[in-house]
Amino acid sequence: MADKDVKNFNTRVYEIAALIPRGKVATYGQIAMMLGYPRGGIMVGRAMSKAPAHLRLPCHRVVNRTGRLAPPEVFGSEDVQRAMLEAEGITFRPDGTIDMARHIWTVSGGRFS
DNA sequence: CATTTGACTTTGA
DNA sequence: TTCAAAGCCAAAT
Repeated sequence: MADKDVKNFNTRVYEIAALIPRGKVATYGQIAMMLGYPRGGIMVGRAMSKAPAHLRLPCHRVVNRTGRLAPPEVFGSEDVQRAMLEAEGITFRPDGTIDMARHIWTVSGGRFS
């Protein structure tokens, strides 16, 4: 039942994304690693693109490793997502990327749940 | 059914 | 330092 496995994968991605604390950000690769895909960060992004809007996933808190945000069309415009993150306490660098070293989501206790 | 592509990451030159 | 290529797995064409 590969179909169900995929659904499970997506569900876990949504679950983890929803667990990201306010004022913190996580990387696709980080989430992928939790699920057992050390280089499958793109899978997480793909799962996000399929994510139902009614889940209200904080996808604006999920960024790539360089601190760059998701494509503008996802939120409507670049400034929008940046404003949301700033409103949560995220600080940005002069080049418009997130200060990862400061806001990267670190798991406490070695377990995220 | 084969090929391409993607909200990524890492490594090598 | 920046740039290019390979690896990841699934969905779309």
